[in-house]
Amino acid sequence: MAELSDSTSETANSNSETVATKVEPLEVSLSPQERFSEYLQSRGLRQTSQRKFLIDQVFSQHEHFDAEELIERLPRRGEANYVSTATVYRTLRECVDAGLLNSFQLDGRTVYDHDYGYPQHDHLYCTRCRKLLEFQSDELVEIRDQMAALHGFRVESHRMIISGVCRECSRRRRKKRKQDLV
Amino acid sequence: MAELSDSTSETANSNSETVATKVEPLEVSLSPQERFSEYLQSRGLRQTSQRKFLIDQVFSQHEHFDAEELIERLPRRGEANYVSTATVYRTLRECVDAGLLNSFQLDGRTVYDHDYGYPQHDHLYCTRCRKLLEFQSDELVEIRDQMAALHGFRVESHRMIISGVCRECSRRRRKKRKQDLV
DNA sequence: ATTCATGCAAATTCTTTGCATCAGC
DNA sequence: GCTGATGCAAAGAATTTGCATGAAT
Repeated sequence: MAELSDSTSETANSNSETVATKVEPLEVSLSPQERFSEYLQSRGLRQTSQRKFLIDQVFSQHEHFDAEELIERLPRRGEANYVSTATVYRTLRECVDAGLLNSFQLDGRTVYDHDYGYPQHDHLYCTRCRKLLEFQSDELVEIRDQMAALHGFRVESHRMIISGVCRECSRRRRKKRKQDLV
Repeated sequence: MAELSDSTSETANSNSETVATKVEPLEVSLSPQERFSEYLQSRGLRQTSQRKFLIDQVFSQHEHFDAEELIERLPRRGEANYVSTATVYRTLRECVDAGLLNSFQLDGRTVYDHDYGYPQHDHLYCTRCRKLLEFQSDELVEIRDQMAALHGFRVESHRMIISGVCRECSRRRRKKRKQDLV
């Protein structure tokens, strides 16, 4: 349903201070696969072919997805490497526990986001094409901590989503309006 | 399920700059009821006893709630002023359209928040007691606009939720730990 | 009179669970 | 071999929808 996220760099626009414009992979010592192994071992859980396969799939591309989308691109029942829906849901949850994925709710569905190997970031959500874009802001985190402190809150995490219309959709719309006038 | 929100003022804590500590009602010329009437009229929709009753209920206290909680405190089937689940859901949606309520997803449920008559604000969510606290930050809005501009986004709205542990729950926990040591 | 709104129950959607069987360790 | 993991189907939870009836304009 939702489209791939576009983490292409967007250089200076109207506003160009010292703000990060990209969310680039971090240097990490362990692969997601290895990291997951450690997690499993630490809890006495098992290394199964399904889990390995799913981690591979999930980290094969840096994009946001929901359970449905993941299942769609997985082998069907009867095919090699088939994994049942139940196991997909169970494994996604484990990925979140393991710190590999982050999850949040959007339009009623649960969206997953690579956590391991990527810096903390937030999202711009286009309500027209449903694309999710990432952004980073240290200032945002400062404000978060300030607000939390003010209310005696110990921060565990935060989630910010800016909804609106992306550049492409605005262009498309403008173009369409022009055409309509002709 | 979720508790009432506590919009009690929290004055200067560790961090006291010029930050708002309260989310107070705004002056509005129309009551929610009147505002909803206008919305209905403008769309040729009807003024029904169920709708009136629901608006009264929804605005009788400033708190966050979900459909289930609302339905729970409404008259049961057979009693006076009974409103069916379907109508509750339909009306909540209309309230959002009408700009009376805001809705967002939290822990899989849809939470509603008074929009009309209250200033824009964001939330602190206690993962222990599930309480929602409000905060306001103009700086946050500035950063939002800056980030949006940077990506060529036209902002429609945003949603920020800071999750963590509230003061009361921290206290409770600390107390419990002390007791455990005795 | 029209047409929209309501109540009801059934349908949806997304996700979780119970349980028999299977497979890591 | 023990115990956790999987697949399956069935159950759940939250919300929506189809439709006949009732009510607002």
